[in-house]
Amino acid sequence: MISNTNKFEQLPEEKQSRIVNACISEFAENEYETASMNTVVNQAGISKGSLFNYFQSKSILYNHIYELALREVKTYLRKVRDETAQLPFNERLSKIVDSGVQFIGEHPRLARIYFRLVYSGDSPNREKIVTELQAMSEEYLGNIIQDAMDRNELDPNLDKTQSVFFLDAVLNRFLKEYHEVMNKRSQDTFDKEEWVKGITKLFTKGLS
Amino acid sequence: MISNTNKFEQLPEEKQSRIVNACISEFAENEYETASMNTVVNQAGISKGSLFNYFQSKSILYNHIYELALREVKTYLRKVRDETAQLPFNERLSKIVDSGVQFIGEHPRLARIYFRLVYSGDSPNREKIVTELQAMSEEYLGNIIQDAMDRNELDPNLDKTQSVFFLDAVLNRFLKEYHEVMNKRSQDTFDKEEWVKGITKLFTKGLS
DNA sequence: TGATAAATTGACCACCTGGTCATTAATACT
DNA sequence: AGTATTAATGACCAGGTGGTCAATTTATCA
Repeated sequence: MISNTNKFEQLPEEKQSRIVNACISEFAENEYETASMNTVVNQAGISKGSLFNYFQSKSILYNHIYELALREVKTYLRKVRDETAQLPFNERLSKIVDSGVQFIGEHPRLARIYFRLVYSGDSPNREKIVTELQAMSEEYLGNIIQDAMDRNELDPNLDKTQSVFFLDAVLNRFLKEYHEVMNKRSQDTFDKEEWVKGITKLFTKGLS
Repeated sequence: MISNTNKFEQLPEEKQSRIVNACISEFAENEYETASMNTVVNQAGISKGSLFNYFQSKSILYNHIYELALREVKTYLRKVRDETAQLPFNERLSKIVDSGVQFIGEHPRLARIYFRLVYSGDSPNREKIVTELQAMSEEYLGNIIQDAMDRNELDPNLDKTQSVFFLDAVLNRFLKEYHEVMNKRSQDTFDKEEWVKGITKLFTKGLS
């Protein structure tokens, strides 16, 4: 007897990815409450009974998808952090923004789910998830700022919590804007390099 | 014969405010799609037929409430801008943050609707509205930055669009966080003054 | 007061939701 | 091949949605 939580994992890969794909699309295009399980099953080409056999409820399914997205993001973040460990603060920041931009380009639907989640939304466990993401950001950007403080690139008396918060605010907002511009208008009205320069300048000067 | 759009305005003030109140609560507590007209009519103590007589559809009703909230915000912003016209940039910024905090304290439900709207949400006309809000912010913060540039308090070669964007990002995010903390936890874990100081420092140094 | 007009009501509609479960199809085992 | 077990199906359920409209109440005016 296969445990409930593992039923889905036992499925053939092709079927799994068909389902995951349909879920990602649906949760990217709709708020949690308005995302439709019917749409998911139709898109995935399976029956409703099956979906509820794999995942006992909508919220459990959402959680699965979210965990999946989060794992993807974390991998990305870790990679860029490690790859840039030796760079000075401004170059490092620039690379981080770049990698965010790249991630959005490669996974626009995951990005959408992420933005939906952190900025409003009534997803289940939202509070827990947001707290988790904040801790992650605190740790991630905190390390980078700490590194720069240690090298005297930033004011060693900085309030780290605040600095992380400001940096997080601008980075997130910028990426969100980029994501929306990308989805709608032609990209060429958007000089990415100029913005990256602006962001790094604001923080290298503002936190020095 | 009273025109459709004016039917509501002809109602006795007391009834109007009962209805508006119920709408504000419902749209503050729920995303547009999940906000319920049934809840509104029950809360307002009127019949469903009446509500749909005053407002032909849910989206028209939402628009009415949104316009109302926006008017309130604009009044507030204008007041603080004019009252602080003579102050140096850092003091002015500090007052603006203060006034945002005050607004949230006085109109928490309107603040909630605002945050729901700008950060995600599937409200009707969302794009139009967000563009409108952005233009408003661009004009508002743009003026304040321009004033400071004219007085040589900030770098006169600043990219104004970018600066406004960064300032807007941090201010909005800060106020959103404040709003959430205020609604949930005890306020005393939150040293507002320290944050206001941090924000003004970041921008006075970062944009100088 | 009685007739006319306007405002208010709530039962009702078609549609959609997340979720269930008896029935059917596929698979594994002897 | 025949049986037992497991997987997949989709009609069905109760409950909620935005919106409608014939019927009723209330206000207006002669």
